[in-house]
This record gives sequence, C-alpha cells and structure tokens, in this order.
Amino acid sequence: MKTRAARAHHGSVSLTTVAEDTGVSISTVSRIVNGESGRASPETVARVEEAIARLGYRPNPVGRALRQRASRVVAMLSPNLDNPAMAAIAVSTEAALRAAGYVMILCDTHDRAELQDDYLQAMREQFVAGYVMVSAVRSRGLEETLRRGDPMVFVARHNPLGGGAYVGIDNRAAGADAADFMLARGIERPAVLMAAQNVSSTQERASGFIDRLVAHGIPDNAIRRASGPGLSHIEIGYAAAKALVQQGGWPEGALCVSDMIAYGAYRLAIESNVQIPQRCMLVGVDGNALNHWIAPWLTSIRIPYESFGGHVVAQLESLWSGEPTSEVRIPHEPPMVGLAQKATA
Amino acid sequence: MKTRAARAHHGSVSLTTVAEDTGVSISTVSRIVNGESGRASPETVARVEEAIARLGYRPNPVGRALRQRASRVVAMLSPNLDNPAMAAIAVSTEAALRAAGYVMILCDTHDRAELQDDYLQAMREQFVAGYVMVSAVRSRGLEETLRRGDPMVFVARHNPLGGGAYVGIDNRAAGADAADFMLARGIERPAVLMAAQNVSSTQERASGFIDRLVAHGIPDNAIRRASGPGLSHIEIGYAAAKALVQQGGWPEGALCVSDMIAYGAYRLAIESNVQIPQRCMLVGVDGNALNHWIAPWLTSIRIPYESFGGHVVAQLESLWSGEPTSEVRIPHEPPMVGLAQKATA
DNA sequence: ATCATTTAGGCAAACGTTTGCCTAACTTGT
DNA sequence: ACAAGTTAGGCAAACGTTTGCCTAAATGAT
Repeated sequence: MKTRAARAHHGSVSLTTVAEDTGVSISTVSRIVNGESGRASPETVARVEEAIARLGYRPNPVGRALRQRASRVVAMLSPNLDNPAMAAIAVSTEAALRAAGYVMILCDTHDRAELQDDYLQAMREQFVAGYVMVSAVRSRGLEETLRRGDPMVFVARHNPLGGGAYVGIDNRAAGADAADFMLARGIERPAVLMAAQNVSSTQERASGFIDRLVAHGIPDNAIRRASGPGLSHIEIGYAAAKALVQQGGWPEGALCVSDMIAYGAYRLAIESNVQIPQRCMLVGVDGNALNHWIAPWLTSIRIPYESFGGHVVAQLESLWSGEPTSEVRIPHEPPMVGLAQKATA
Repeated sequence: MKTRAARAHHGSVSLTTVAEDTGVSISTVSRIVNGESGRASPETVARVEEAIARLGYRPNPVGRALRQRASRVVAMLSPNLDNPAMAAIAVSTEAALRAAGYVMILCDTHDRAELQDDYLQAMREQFVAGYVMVSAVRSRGLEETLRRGDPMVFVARHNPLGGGAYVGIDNRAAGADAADFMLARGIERPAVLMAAQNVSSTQERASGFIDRLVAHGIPDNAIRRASGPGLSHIEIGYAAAKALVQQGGWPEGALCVSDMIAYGAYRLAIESNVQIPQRCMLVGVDGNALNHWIAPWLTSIRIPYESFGGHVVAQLESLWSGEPTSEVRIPHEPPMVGLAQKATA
C-alpha cells in the first residue's frame, strides 16, 4: 500500500509511481532513467532500476515532449501514397526510423501546397524532431519551416527553394543511361514521355536523356517529346503517349520518366494493338516491384528505394548533431529488361 | 511591450501569451477557445478572439494531450504498405480522419505480432484517440488493448478474438460472385489459389466460392485448391500456381483470393507460354487500380477501398460516443473484365 | 581543527492545457 | 432594503517530464 497516488486512478506508471515505491524523489528517478551518472549511489540506482522493471515503467513521450519541446516523432510528408514508389520510400524510412528509436507519422499531401502547409503546422505543434519531405512542393509553410532551421530532409525531389539535405538518385545520369541503352539497341530516334508539370526530378531525367542523345549526334529536334496533364502519372502517361502518337505515330522507343508513365503508355498500346516492346520499346524509371510479375514488357531503371530509409535517417542524425549535410546520391541500377524482351532477344 | 513572458523565448503563442495580451486570465482564454458559453462577457470574448486571430494562437496538442490524457491522433496499424490495397485503405482513412479533425499516424507492422504490440504500446503512450487495425493478427497487446476498452476498428480482417467494430466486404459473397461468374462463362472445374496461412478474410472468399460451386452441383473434390507459402501475396500466388499446375495442369479458370495472387500466377503463365485469359481465366479480388492499365487479362472483383475511410471514421465516432457498433459490410462490385477479355468476347 | 571539495539527492519551476472551486459584483424578487 | 441568484472571471492543481539550484553529509587537504 505504499503507492497510493497516480497509480490508483489510471493504470499508468509514472515517475511518481516509481519514486513513491522506492522512497526517492522523482528527480532522482528521472536522472537514473536518463542515465545521468554520478548523481545517485549504486545502491539507489539498483533499487530504482528494480522498481522500474517490476512496475514496468516507461517514460511518457507526451510529458517529455511538453517539457523538452521535442519528441521522438518524425513527420513524413508525401504526395499520393497510391504511387508504389512513394509507398516504398515510406516503408523503408519507417523501418529505419523505428530502428533508430523514432516513430514516423505519415501525412499525405496529395501534392497540394495548402495541405502541405497544414501538415507542417500540425507537426510543428507536435514538436516533431524532423521532417522528411518526399517530393515537396514550394509553399509558404515550407519557407517558414526552413527559415526556422527545423531539421528537414528532401527525398526524391530537391528542395524547391534550393539547398538542403537530399536523398535520391542522380536523375540526369539515369536519363543518360536510358539513352545509352536505347542507342545500344539501335534505336536512333527515341521519344520521351513526361509530365507537363515542371517537376525537378523527372525533368532532370528527361534532360539527361536528351543531352546524351545529342552528344551522340542525334539532332535535338529529332527527339520527340510529349507531355500530358493529369492527376496521376499513370494518366499523364496515357495522355502523353496519345499526344505523341497523334503527332507522328509510334516511335521505336521511348523513355518514360517514371514507371507509372510507362504503364499509362502501355494501355494506349494495348488499345491500339501495338506490340510492346517489339514495336516500341518502353524504358521506365523506378524499377517497380510489380514489373517482374506483370510488366515483362517493360525495361526499367531500378531505384533502390528500400535503401533510402537508412540514408534519410543518417541525414537527419547529421542535422540533429549540427553537422553539415550534403546531398546523398544513391546509385541507380542499370536498365533491367523484362522477360518479354529477353524472349525476343 | 505588454507581452514579455512565453513569447520572448521561442516563437510559439500559448494561452499565456493571449492572456497577457488581453489582460485576462488563461482560464478565461481557455474557456473561450473551447467555446464554453456563459463564462465571459461578450466584450471579453470579442477582445480575446481578436487577440487569438491577431497572434495566430492555436491550442497546443501536446499540452492538451497531457492534461486530458487524450489526443486527436488516431493510430493505424497496417501490415506491409507495399500492398496497394493496404495503401488504398491508408489513403482513404487518412483523408477521412483529416476531414474529421484528426491526424493519422501510420505504423507498418509487417504482419508480425511483436511489432504490432510494440506499436500498440507506443501509441497508447501517445494517448491516441483510437486504433484502426488493418488485417490485425492475434497478439497479447491486442487482447490487453481490447480489454482496456480502447476504441478500435478492424478493417479488412475481423478481430481475431471475435467481435468488435469491423469495416470490410462480405468475403463469402465475393467468393460466391466469382463462382457465378465462372459458371456463367462455362467454366465447370475452376480451381482456387490462396495463401497457406489461415487468414480469415481470404479464407472466407475461398469457402464462399467453393460453397457456391458445390451448390451448383460441382463435387467438392473436383475443385482443385492450391496454396503457397511466401512473404507476400504475389510470391504466394506464383508458388500456389506452380503447385496447382504440377499437380494436374492448368485449369480453365481460377479464383485468386487477391489480385496480388493473380499477379503471381500470371508470371508463371508467361514463363509457361500459357495465354491468360484465353487458356485460363483468372479472377482476382481487390480491383487494383493498376489492372485497368497493365493487367487487362485480369477479371477482378473490385473492393471500394476509397470509401473505407468514411466508414472507419463513422465507426470510431460511434465508439467515442459510447454507441454500440455493428459490422459494416461494404458492397463489393461485380467482377470487372479486362480489355483482353472483352476483345476475345 | 579548519576549510574546500565532492557525493547524493531533494525542491520547485517550467512546458501548455483544463477544470473544480472560489468570489466579487451585479441583477432580480419581494 | 435585503436575501437569493446569476454573471464574469480568477486561482491553483493536475497531467509527466526535466533541470537549475540548493543543501547536508562525507571526504580530503593542510
């Protein structure tokens, strides 16, 4: 009957519970919990630790957050989780954060600046330890958060305001690799399908592709480009392919700046009875896990999203310890041909 | 220069800031913020509201959570987000919770009981308002949480301990619909591909399918079943299809208890040069959005995951207000045939 | 023996809320 | 005029932490 306070009301065990149980003050318990050495005698430490184990005490993150104005929660803001690439990034980051003792809170911004701002604000009020911005868009809240100096890592798309910690691939190089791949297969007049929106990452893939082709002597104006509007990349791909074909028929090959765009183009090919990859070779970027199973017609440059999480956490830890962060460019894999293409070869 | 406390140190605006600005006590400000009527004169209310707007005060969720032992955060525990169906549920629930003024925190349990328990514990310490369990597995922590009476909604898979609020489709009926569909196409000896693990939802689809076939006079032992081990449904599908084929060749048609399983089976079909759906009609369940674009060979029973979120929130609100909750069975859509099949017909 | 330093640990404020209780001042009824 | 009731709002405790400062005792140095 020594513990009568806190414990009685609700089932939770707090510092007070442990303090009362062992007869020391809550300060002492707190210091022991936090491993502050030289503040308590070894016997006291032992007694308190025993009580902690026996009562099952765990520090309450909310009380801690309030006091320290900092929590062990990290916010990830991501546009459409529907996109498997985004989901893969979320999964890997979540696991890495968990391993580092953090909890991730995932916010779907639908690529809209206002929602992004709403979430930035809400997360700040939760005293989150940092922000992981997947394909962030420019917004007022983003500027404010950066100006405040809050830890923020950009993933897949660079900070729209320039600078900042970044984790992603070298998009220009990926585009160049796609060009080399096509040239090696004798495709001299490839096209490129992209989004109408001017998004840095996919834009870079396209220009890396085009620049490499030009470097190989292909005239710039011989490289047909098409873009499409739409909410999702998949719809964009369909629309872009349609525009391209109407403008001058199917090309021998096309770079699709994301796998989703390739999927959209594929649908048009089915509708038009065009054989992929025999009649038109599509090269995507992402390396979606589903390709192996249901898209054997697609060649894709795989991005190792499953390894992003570790790098994101490393970047955050740099920011937390005040070290300077640099851009982390993760190597992408060479174009991987699907079964359909191997069969043809 | 009237505000000198809180404001000065960090940029945040608290009740104290507003109170000092207007010259009232923080209690009064708090009550006005919370719309408690009849506690302040209209003029005071106006003055305080003006200050709130001018200073941009927003109640701090952490302080609030600590005091009330309750927050406006809802935890969703989901196995593998890689699965597009799970991602779709997450997206829709996130949007619905947001609309209701809640923030969702998404935890990936990888279908492992220990991780589920870790997260349940961590979330409880965050004073979450409720739990959304997508395809939950049986675990000690789950039992405890339920015993404690915490608000919990099960999605897609029933509470492994029985009872509880549920949102999902009628899986048996979906299986039966698949059977009718095949029978109508003259497929008299369909097979069924499922997971080896005994998971209620997909198990129900399979038995609904089989029971309907039996009801139509097909002998039970003529319905070939195959299951496969594996981490993901897609690998399970591949393995199950392989087992089925080795055992007695390709069937005319097969129910795949999820689209992912159908994808796995499709890979085997490509490798074996078997035409889908001409040689073997695959019927999946989920209605993955990608089907329309890259899996025209698949017929799928669509589950309207995008509408799950609203029902989940409604269930939670019932739980919060103490009303009894009942199972919500959302109607699935009839089998939707892909382009490849339409072309043949 | 005196003084300085270390050891061990407690007190209380602070983080931002909410809320039970208290109390002036005012209004109303008779 | 006076009791009763209402209105308007303040005080302070509590939620669970952390941490600067304080102090009593013990130890060590001279």
